[in-house]
Amino acid sequence: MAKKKNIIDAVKKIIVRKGIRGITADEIAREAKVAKGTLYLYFKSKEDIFICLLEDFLREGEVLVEKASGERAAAVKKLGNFIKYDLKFYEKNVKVFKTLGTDLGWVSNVLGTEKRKRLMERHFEIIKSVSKIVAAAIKEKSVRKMEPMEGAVVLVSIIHAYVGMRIHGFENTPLHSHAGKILKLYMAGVGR
Amino acid sequence: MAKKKNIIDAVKKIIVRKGIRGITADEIAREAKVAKGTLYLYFKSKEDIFICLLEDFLREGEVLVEKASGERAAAVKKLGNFIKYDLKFYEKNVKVFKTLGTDLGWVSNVLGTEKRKRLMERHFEIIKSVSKIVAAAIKEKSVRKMEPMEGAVVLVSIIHAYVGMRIHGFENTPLHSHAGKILKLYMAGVGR
Amino acid sequence: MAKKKNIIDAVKKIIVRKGIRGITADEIAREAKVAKGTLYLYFKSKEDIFICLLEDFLREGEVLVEKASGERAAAVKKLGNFIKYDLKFYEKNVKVFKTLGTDLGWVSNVLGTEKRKRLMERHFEIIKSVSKIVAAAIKEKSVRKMEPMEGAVVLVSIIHAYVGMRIHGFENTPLHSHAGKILKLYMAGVGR
Amino acid sequence: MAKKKNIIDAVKKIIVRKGIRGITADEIAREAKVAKGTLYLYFKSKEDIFICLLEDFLREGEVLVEKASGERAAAVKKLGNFIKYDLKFYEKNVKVFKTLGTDLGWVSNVLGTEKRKRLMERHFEIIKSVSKIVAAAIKEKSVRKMEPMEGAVVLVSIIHAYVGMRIHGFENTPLHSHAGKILKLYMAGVGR
DNA sequence: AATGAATGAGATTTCATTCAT
DNA sequence: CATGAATGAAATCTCATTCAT
Repeated sequence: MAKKKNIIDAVKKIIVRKGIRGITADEIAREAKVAKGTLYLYFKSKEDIFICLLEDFLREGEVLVEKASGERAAAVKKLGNFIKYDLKFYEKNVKVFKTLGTDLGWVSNVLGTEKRKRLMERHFEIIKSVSKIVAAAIKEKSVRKMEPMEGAVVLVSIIHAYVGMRIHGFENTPLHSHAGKILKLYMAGVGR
Repeated sequence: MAKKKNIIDAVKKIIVRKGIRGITADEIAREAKVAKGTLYLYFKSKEDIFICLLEDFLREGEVLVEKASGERAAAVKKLGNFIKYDLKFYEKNVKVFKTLGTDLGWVSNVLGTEKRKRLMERHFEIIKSVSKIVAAAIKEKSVRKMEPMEGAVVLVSIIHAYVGMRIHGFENTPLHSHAGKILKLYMAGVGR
Repeated sequence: MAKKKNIIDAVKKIIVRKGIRGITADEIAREAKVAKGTLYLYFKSKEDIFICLLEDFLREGEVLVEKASGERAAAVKKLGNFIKYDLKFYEKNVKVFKTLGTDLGWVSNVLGTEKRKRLMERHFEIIKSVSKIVAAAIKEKSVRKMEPMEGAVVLVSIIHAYVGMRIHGFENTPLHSHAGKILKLYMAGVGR
Repeated sequence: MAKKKNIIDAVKKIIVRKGIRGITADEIAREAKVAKGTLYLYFKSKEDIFICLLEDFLREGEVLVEKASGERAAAVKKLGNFIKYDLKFYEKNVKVFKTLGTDLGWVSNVLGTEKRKRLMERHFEIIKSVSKIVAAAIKEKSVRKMEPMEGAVVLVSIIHAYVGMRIHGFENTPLHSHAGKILKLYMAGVGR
């Protein structure tokens, strides 16, 4: 449904412009060029709009990790690709994440506790998928023995570190150009 | 002023109980056992209460990085200590961060854009302080040549990774018991 | 817009009943039989409602002085007619003015200083229009040489004197029956 | 009691500065350099302060009309003196009346209806006193036969007309310099 | 399906007044 | 007498949601 997308896009634009706080139904309707009542034809509530927006991002995340997992390659190569895909995803939405923050789990602070939990869990699922690649890498002996989930969380955090630098303007080069460096950092650390 | 602390503490308790969203002035007053009007005797607005709360955390962060910096030791040792202090800080407030998230910058999503900027900047200052230790480590040749800020952001992200695991219940051991592991991870990565 | 008028009328009724002080938004909404929120659909603020009410009166005043000015007659005749029209205006709204007072400028004491200034100025414009008729009367030699504005202010004050008497119950006859007397008083004073 | 006067004076200063609307107890206490609680040692309520302020003015008015009445002179002479005294009174307090308006009766719009009535009545008493002089003037045949109260109200209105011009800056000469003109206007009107 | 006027619960904030010190 | 921290009732205004058209 095109209208639904219009509305979500309108919210994104508003978020880019003024952050997520204090967005009103009026504002969304105006930006989406629909009547206020129309919002409620496509969404149960205003909160529901935010949830859909976040779920869209989560879906993209799921797709991207599946893509990396599904490839026929060494686990380390898969990790490298995941990094690249993830960075591309963030780069594409950099303006939104600039006001939203990178950690979809925490973003949901603006939501009620119940809804939030559901989003958080979905978010963990993605990390769990990453952990499976890590587990494979351990099996392949390219990564040392460790709790795979731990390895996944650390990897995602390092990626977020670079997204954060990009977002806050420490870095202006496109994010995915850092993919190789991130993988190396992850594998070998900062020591010499 | 004791009342001021009471109020901040009341807010923390409420955050632990139900997250930061939808906290009302009534609720804070009730929890702090003061009249609603009293809130406005000590704070300019409800938002101001949140800001003070976050600033308290930032202040703790500043202190802790200064402490690590100020020690007479090798830079790598200082980094290790910073990790330890930071983990202790998060451990102490683990319940609050459970609903608040670790990244104080983004938490401020609930605030107006202006105030938020100020908090974010203060947050960066802390990372900048960490970057100075990293720079020292580079000079001491224990860390390879790299942008020190980059090294600092990555370190902080890895710490957050562990805090996140603790918060979400993947891990139940006290956070600072991971300090050594984190330093090792940071220095040598996950590879074998 | 009918609702807007309803609201203004509701305020008038309340003013008649209990004066202008301490009128609440709740009260207006109840009297106008609309929801409280509806007030803010038609007016920016509660103060804005009062301003509109006063502006309505000012508009009536403007119309009435224009009417007198525009007539084809000797200036003194025009002054007589202005007196008559003005008295009719006050008579029509006598209940409201009973609690509001006659001097719209001062009524605005209940408003913020900025808005008040604008209303005052508009009020002066009306007197300025009267002064033009006085100037014409001076030219026609029916009024002796004097500052026309002075003549206008005095005339308006005398009119207010009679409105005041009517309002306070010294006088119960309809105001406009005094028109001739007022003109005579204005022209010839109280001496013999 | 000196404190009481301090407080009243503080209110006057505030009125001069920002009008009568929105004056808070805090503000009065600050301006009077006493604690907020002290206000309630000398006045029953905030409203009571305003009432005292207005009553002070009324008292001055009473005194001044008594003075004029009590003089040994022709009634017309007494009226002239009343005009002069009244103008001096307004001149002395011109800054306050600039924001308060001249008609003490209406000023009390900011007060509750009961208190207001009492002030209004006291205000009428003054006019009644003037009317006695007018009555005398009628007896002395210097004023034509008329309802003395009517004559008094008209006189007072004309005085107010000049005060108004002074207040609004049409006139900058001291008010009492107009006394003669006003008497003449009152006695002989504006006609030639 | 779409609209947008109307709603009213509920949130924030103010401020006159009290009272323990 | 004097203070000023604390109170809490009450006021303004917002905004998600509904529903008749």
